[in-house]
Amino acid sequence: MPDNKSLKPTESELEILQVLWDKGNATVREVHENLLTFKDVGYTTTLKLMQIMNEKGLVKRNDSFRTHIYKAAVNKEVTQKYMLNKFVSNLFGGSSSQLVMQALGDGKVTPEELDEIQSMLDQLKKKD
Amino acid sequence: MPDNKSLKPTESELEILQVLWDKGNATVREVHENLLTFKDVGYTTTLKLMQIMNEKGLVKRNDSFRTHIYKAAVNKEVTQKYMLNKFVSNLFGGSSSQLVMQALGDGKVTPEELDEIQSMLDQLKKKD
DNA sequence: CCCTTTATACGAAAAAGATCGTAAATTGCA
DNA sequence: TGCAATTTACGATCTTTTTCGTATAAAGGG
Repeated sequence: MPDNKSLKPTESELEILQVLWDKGNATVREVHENLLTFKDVGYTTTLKLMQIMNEKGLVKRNDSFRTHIYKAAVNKEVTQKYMLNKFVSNLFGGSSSQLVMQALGDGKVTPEELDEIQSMLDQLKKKD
Repeated sequence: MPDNKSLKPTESELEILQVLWDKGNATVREVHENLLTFKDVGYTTTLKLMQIMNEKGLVKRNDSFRTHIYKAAVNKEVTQKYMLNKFVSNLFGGSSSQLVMQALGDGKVTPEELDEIQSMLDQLKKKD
């Protein structure tokens, strides 16, 4: 179980984590190229951020080679859950269902996804 | 429609907005008392924050009287939706359904709320 | 072998947020 | 009336986050 104290990524750190969760392993350059697709930022900024994240224990790196290889040190689902809890209490007074209702209302959910959610719902209903 | 630029409350500002959304109108002291129930903070800090929020247009105030009366200037649902979008793209790669699945999985949703969500789901399914 | 390219390290400063102390004004009650 | 309490205004500081410049080292092609 990762240290819970280290588990509060900032917004920029989250952007990097997303890339790492997606790629598994990546160099600073790879991460940086990815960030460039949606934001404007310097290479050394990305580098510094990843170094800090390494100190914090948010990522791990292999520095046996000149070009270091990074990967996420925090679990994606665990982090999402943690941040989600924070978000729900920050914006929805702690009510998950309020959030779900809002999220569903955004019109961006496909029929397939609706089915998936339905399955989840069915399962939850059984439990009572 | 409120200015979209002003629509990015910080965490502390969000705490204050929640109180205002709940109460409708409130003085600095009322908001502050409320904050004190879950965090430790000085009166002038709350005051300052609310003054800043006023400048940003996040709240409106009536200063005809010595004790100013504040109310939210941004709509609750609009703000939630805006922040939710940001959050979903920050943490769930833009997939609302992923977020919904996670949120449902937290085990904090009551049977009544499940029904409510079910209704919403039924409605969405019709639309296809 | 040298020069260009590509890395990392690191310090420092800019930017954004949060916190508080103090002053000044108003109010109301003793 | 005058004092204590309450309020707003405002500047200053502190902390956290983000950003980048510069130095230095390794690689590798010509």
